[in-house]
Amino acid sequence: MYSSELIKGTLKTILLKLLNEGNRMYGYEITQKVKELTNDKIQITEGALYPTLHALEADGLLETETEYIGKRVRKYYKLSTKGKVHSKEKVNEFADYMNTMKFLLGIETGTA
Amino acid sequence: MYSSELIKGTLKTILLKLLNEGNRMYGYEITQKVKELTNDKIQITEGALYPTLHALEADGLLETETEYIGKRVRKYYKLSTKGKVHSKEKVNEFADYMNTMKFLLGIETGTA
DNA sequence: TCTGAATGCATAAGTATACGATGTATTAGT
DNA sequence: ACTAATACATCGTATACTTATGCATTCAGA
Repeated sequence: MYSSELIKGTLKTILLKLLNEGNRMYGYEITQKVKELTNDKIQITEGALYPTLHALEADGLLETETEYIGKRVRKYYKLSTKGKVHSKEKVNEFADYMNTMKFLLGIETGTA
Repeated sequence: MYSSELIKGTLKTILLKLLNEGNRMYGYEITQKVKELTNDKIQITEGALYPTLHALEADGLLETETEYIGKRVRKYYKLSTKGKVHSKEKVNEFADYMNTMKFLLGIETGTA
């Protein structure tokens, strides 16, 4: 687990990226996927996740589809057209930022 | 310039790293150095810098030396022994975090 | 059968961190 | 004489995340 400040500001980027490749996903699924992909190093809490998803939806970047699995609600999120564009921009910005920080901190990143 | 959320959480790491290699530095010098090293992409505002420097000092990670250039005050900051250890930890954590994010976002970083 | 864990949504209060504005003062350039 | 740069600092605001809490369903184990 990373110190919590580090993750700040990257949540939106992570969400937009996941939805960009994996098509539609629901909230709980996202938390599990990130946990799995990062070997528990990044754990998205629900208190951070849902408000952020709602904000992205309010910005017109995400669209939702609600389904019922038995009696349990499941709310799928997927990127809107606008969201797809924004997703790429965010990921590119982060890539740029990483290169800047790498230089600034004199870090050699793994080639993998 | 990056969207402001991105920088959040990295300021302490940047400060600790700069002081670790460049020995003692004063506040204004730090802002200029970061601006220069990042081609204006990261600009540390004074409203963020000084409270953070004070916080690091209060945590015993930094030590200060005040000097006068003419009548103008200049307050130098340098790492304490504790700060040197912490600096390495922070930079290593960030390097780890970058590799995680690189994988998560499917980013290829520049080799430079 | 019942209890706890996992699934699945959501909000609210509290905290941390940075931004923007503002303030004071000295020095260098025009 | 005025403006920009140097150099410190604080305060109010916004943002974003954490922790805590709440509700409801489903599943596995004792």
